[in-house]
Amino acid sequence: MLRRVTTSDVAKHAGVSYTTVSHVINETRFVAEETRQRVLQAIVDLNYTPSQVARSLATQQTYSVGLLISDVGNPFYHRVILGVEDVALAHGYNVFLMNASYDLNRSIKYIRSMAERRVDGILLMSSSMSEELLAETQENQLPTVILDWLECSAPDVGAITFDFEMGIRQAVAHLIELGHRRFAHVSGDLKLFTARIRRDLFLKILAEYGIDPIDVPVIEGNFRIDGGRRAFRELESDPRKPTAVVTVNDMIAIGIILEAQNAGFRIPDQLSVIGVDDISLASELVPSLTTISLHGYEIGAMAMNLLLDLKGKSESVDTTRCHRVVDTTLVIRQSTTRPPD
Amino acid sequence: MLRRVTTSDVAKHAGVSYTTVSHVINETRFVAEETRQRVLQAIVDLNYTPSQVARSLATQQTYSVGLLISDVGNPFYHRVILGVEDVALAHGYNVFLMNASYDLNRSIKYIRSMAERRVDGILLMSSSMSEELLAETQENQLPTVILDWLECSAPDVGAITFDFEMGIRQAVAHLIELGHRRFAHVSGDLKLFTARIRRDLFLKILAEYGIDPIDVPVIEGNFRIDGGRRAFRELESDPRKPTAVVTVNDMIAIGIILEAQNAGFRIPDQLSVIGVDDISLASELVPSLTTISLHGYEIGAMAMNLLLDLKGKSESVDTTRCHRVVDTTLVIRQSTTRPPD
DNA sequence: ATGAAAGCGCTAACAT
DNA sequence: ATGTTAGCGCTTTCAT
Repeated sequence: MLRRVTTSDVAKHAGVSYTTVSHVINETRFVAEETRQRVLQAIVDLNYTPSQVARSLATQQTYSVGLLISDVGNPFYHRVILGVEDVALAHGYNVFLMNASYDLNRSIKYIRSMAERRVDGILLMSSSMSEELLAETQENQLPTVILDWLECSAPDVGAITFDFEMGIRQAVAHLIELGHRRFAHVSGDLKLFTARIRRDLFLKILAEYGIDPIDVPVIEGNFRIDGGRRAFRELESDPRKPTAVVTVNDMIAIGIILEAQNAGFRIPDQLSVIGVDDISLASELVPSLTTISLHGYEIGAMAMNLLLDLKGKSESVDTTRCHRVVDTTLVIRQSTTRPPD
Repeated sequence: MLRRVTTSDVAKHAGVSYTTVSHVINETRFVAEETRQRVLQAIVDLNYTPSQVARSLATQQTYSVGLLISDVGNPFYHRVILGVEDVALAHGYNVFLMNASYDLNRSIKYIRSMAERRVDGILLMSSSMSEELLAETQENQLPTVILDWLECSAPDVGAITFDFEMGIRQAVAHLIELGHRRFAHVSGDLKLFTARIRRDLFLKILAEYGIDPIDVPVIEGNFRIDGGRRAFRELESDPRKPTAVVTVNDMIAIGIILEAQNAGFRIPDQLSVIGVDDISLASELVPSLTTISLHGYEIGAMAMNLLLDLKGKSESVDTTRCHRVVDTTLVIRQSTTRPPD
């Protein structure tokens, strides 16, 4: 492998010291215009590419972060990733991808390698194992931002959570306004904290409209299409005959929609389904589908920004700023949803 | 920010020189067992984490690669990413994610930053702009592996392509065996090289079975569900009345299936649809769906391995090994597909 | 307005 | 069996 061009080569070619080359590149002190041009020309002539590795060693900053995702296949994360990357790129950062694959050992291995790489921070987008992973990032003194888990518990730890109340409230208001009175909820795995939160919020808000939780079927879904199908069949035979169902996952929503269509329902005119997130697939199936959007892109961007902020003010232990809440909002694509007569 | 523990700290703590520490860590020369233990203990005591940055600078190897993907959202790439990551992890590599977003400038910016980071190689999974990108990686002397594009054209460039003939041949044989005689093809954008290749292969193989291309409707799809829907409607009104349709994209397949079901067809009993890749979604809609699998995981793994190989034997210009072909194979989930009577 | 020199945390000859 | 020393390619303080 041929030797890479270095600062000294450029310096020699331009007839200056390599200090000057460094200053030209980083614009870190005044250099006479004429000298500057000579250096710039030398850089072009030699096709010089500065070494971020050497720079990192000297400055103790790598301008890289680690992004741990439980599953790249989860469509919600696409936006998140994009948001992270855009902000990272804009600030000269690059991101290491770490596919946790829901595997704790793998994740820990990953975090350790990030520590060795001296990344400037870690983004944990994997709520399921956050506790152990956070312990690991703390152990390794890595600034961390956690998605959808707890509030910041320690210095150098940021957190992003969702304001589900907002989206669900809008969804309920929307459905009530359309005339719906009989609701149902298809939840996620109720062993999960987040699933219970959403269910409780939904029931609480319905109660504000005078709807008794006892009249609201709650079905636990399995986050796949067939989970949604099964949920619909349960709802169909439910004596409470809901006309509007609020779900919590795109696959579930798709399953409900497909099974309902099979059963001869017109969606959304005869059954209103509200899914979570901007599930493009479900809305291709039913273009008028209304959803609660989690704003994945904004979340990613916000997380990366928070990480940058944490770094910036790491001396001033500004614990007040480390928790940020993201809106969830109703996306009404076409407001023709009415309860059946 | 508090100073990180270094080799010297460990050396001092263990009462040895830092050379010895280095050798203990890398197992790169013999160290007396007793000394070794002392060093190991010191590492634990001080919670020492070796700096990959310093190591990279000294060894001129970063053990990191860049993965440029046109679109993380494309489900085909999930497997590819996973394959890449697994092999990378197994060899102590980490991977930088680069979301091209189909943007050439962004991609080039990314490649340059990879060059500055001195990554050991680049994986280009973005056939649409490969030409320009390859020029850029060459310019920066980065070992490169390209997915689904051309054969290796230069030293330090590897290529992975698909053997579509294999999968399509199996698909046709399968359908013929079931008794189908009237076929159709829904292609990708025929401006794309790869789309034309697949169409031609399909028609060629049908011809081998005595089926004239003129009897085979070929419809250009738009890679989305509504493209598939439209394709089905065209096929429905086609006088050639195909009983089996081979598609080239998962979304198209889903669209065809949905629209066909709408029109009262039972899939696959009344219309056989063959999609490309292991489209889990389409097969959730129709569990018995038969597909041509592209083996995304294997491709990712193979690409990463090829990159590793390129590095290894970069002196011996072993141009014969730089192009690898991946099988495409038929995945028959349930062989009940018969042409309608 | 520019240069000299030390240092970032390692690796790897070269010694002993 | 272990220590000494010279880099790797930059940044940055201190001189001039």
